Amino acid sequence: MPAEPTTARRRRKEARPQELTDAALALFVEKGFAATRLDEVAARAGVSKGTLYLYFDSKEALFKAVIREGVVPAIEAGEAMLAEQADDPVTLLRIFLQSWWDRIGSTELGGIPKLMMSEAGNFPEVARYYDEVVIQRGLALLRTAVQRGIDQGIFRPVDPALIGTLLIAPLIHLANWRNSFAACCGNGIDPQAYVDAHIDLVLNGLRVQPSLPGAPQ
Amino acid sequence: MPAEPTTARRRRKEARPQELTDAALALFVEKGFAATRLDEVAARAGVSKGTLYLYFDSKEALFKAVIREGVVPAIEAGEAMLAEQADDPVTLLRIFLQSWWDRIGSTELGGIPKLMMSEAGNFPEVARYYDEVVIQRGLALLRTAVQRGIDQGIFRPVDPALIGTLLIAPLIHLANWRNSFAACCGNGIDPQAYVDAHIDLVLNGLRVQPSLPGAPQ
DNA sequence: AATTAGTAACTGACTGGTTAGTCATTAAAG
DNA sequence: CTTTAATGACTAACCAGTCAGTTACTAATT
Repeated sequence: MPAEPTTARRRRKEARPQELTDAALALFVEKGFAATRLDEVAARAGVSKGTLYLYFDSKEALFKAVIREGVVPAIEAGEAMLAEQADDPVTLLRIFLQSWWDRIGSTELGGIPKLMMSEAGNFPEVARYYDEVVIQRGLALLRTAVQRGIDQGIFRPVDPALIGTLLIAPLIHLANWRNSFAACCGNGIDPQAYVDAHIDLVLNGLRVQPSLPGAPQ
Repeated sequence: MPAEPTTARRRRKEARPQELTDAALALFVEKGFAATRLDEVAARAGVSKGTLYLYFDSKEALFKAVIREGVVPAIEAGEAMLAEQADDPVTLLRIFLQSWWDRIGSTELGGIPKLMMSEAGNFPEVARYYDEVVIQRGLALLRTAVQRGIDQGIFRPVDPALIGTLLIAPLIHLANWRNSFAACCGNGIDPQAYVDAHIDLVLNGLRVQPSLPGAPQ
């Protein structure tokens, strides 16, 4: 009974997984994992739900693949940043933060922090993987750059364990905003101006200068 | 047939809504809105699902109540901060950021930013309400404090439209971390040290000083 | 103090709609 | 003709929302 002659079918075994994870990423970020229907994911990828199950064992397996696929480019982008490294810690930090925004935050990948944060409680093993492979690694890069500046006497001796998170948090926040409130509450913030202002603020904050009266320590 | 004599029931009409929204907030933050079962919410509040429906018309109505109930204390906390205001913009910013962490970020309410961000796409009207009542209002407070410092010549002339978000983002990020990755990837970050380091960094960044060589503008 | 009547809070089995996951069938390609 | 990608109707489970029935409490009556 099933499967009357309907629409033309293409056969593209190689391209399917990417198409499906791309569609799934967009929908998971927009609506959340639990609220996303697999029929929707399949439709957005231009196939039927049955086809989805040819490539992924379960909805959970699809989620894991989405994170894994999204994380590989993030790592590669990180490597690329190091390749362009300058000796000057100021320039290095500038490049790192700006590149993170250009290559991750402002792209489709910018939805991954929101998705991973939302679902960390439901998929702790995936969260651990993401933490090890992306977060800790990215923080280490930032820490190294700042430490170099401290050693050169350019930066104040801030705590290396904290500074990485402080530097990336406003950029992640902007990416999260674009993938949540932006759709309904468009504040007219210009992303590039925001990134510039952030870099400007933290580089000034890191610079050696007379201590602020009333500041702790 | 139904309702054999089972456990003792208490009658507490006044306390129920709070108990239910408290339970719902905790579960919505932990698992997400769609993945939370109303039976769980009721059980956590110590009642049955039927009782939940005596106080809330639907799951969506419960969500809206959770946000509304969580937002009122946030506003009151904001008012309280203004009451303690100092003339000194530096002290004012210190108090504002530290108080936000103490009264919101580090409490149960600290889960609301994560929850609201995760569900903004599914509940745009609630997101708009939250944006107007909490976000824009809080940003205005920060903007005012910074503007005062600029007018007094203590702070550099940063863009007031951007600085509020830049100041609060790292604190929201910490709250989000505590409500997501912290459960599975406990990094040993001390929240108070983080807040101190953030305040220290941004106040230094805001201070008037010779411009950084190579900085834009 | 004990009995009864009335009422408001509460319960949990039930149902109707939804959706993750399956599989017999079909179309494309060699 | 065989193989493999793809389909979509199907089902088994799950869960939001309902409601007939039960319990706790109050107050009036004796």
